[in-house]
Amino acid sequence: MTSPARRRSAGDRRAQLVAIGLELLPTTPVQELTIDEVARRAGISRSLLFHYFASKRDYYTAVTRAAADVLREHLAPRPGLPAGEQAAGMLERYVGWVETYRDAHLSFVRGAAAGDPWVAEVYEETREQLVDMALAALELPDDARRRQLLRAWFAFTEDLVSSWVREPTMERGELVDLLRGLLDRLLES
Amino acid sequence: MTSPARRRSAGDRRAQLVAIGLELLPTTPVQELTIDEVARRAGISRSLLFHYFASKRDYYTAVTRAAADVLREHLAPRPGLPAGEQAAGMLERYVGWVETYRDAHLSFVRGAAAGDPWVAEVYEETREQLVDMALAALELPDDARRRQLLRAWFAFTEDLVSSWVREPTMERGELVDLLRGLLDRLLES
DNA sequence: TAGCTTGTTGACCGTTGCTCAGCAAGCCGA
DNA sequence: TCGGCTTGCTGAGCAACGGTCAACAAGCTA
Repeated sequence: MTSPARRRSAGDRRAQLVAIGLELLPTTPVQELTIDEVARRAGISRSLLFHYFASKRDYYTAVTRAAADVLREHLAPRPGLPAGEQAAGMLERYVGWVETYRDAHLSFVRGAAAGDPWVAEVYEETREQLVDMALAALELPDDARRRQLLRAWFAFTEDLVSSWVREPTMERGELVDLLRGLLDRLLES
Repeated sequence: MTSPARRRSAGDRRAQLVAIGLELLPTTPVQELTIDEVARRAGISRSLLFHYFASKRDYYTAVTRAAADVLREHLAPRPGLPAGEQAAGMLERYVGWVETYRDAHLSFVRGAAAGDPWVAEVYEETREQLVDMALAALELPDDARRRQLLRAWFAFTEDLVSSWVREPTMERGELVDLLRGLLDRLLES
């Protein structure tokens, strides 16, 4: 019935499938993304998807990891800026990110973090990397306690910025200052 | 093949099924809980479960709501204590709760919050109620900004306490003081 | 005992994740 | 041009799961 798909190189096909997943992520909770739908959009048979990804889980983690890569790259310190301003820049970019991709971001954070434990693992992993980046930007030593506080601060920030975008109860600058002040206070001890 | 189940009143049966769900929650992410398994444990056929709950989703939300009820009841202010100490008591009980039911709590928070949007709704709802309780205990007026900050503080607390239980990087008292201090500072403005 | 209510079941269906044998497109050496 | 190799790709088919439906039967009441 359906005409066979155009033949592609393995790398191309894989990339295409991940790209489709990324495209669907903002509108669909990860776990509601069916293999059928993805295959249909790619114009290939389900079987082919399983040729590239061992399981649905495998595919999900690949997509989630790709999403995490985009975020991480966006937040990464900009070389050339003085070290002292790196942290401020990251915070600024994070707020901007959530402002721009609110739904997509929530889909990633909430959708990915739960559901499948494997996918959650990718999320945790990304978070640890963000903690690393932040500690480096702040030029602070890396001990267990600081990491904990920083992770919790991320949770605070994630939550506050998301709800602030939905209902701005303060000036943007005030929000950033509040987050920055909180971070300084938590880490000074 | 299987002998028919003992006949029960509608209320009993419903309660039993929800209880089984609560029992399974700590060890199983909500969405991996299959109807088959629940029915098997209850010693009934799948069909009967669908007689009491319109859909799997419906059953999940019922279980999640039951879990939320238990938490809310545990945190609720103890009548008789002076108003000023209510907030401290709630915080204390929250830390104790996570210490005791760590896995179950994480299953609820992470598992429930994500995955199914309907289940997430129950979680949000519970959170709003906790915010209400906290504002009342603190005897603070209820405005949008304060609610936002309080919700974010909950996210911070949830995250920090969970990771602190896993790896205690400070004294218990220090943890509670830190959380309390942070809350005061956030809400004083 | 007849009859009503309602707790309960098994047979059945569509979807979805996943497997497997095999087709065919493109490339290569002769 | 032909044969053969690699490998992208498909369709049939299976098991598990969510969900439906007609019908059975336990227990109450007249």
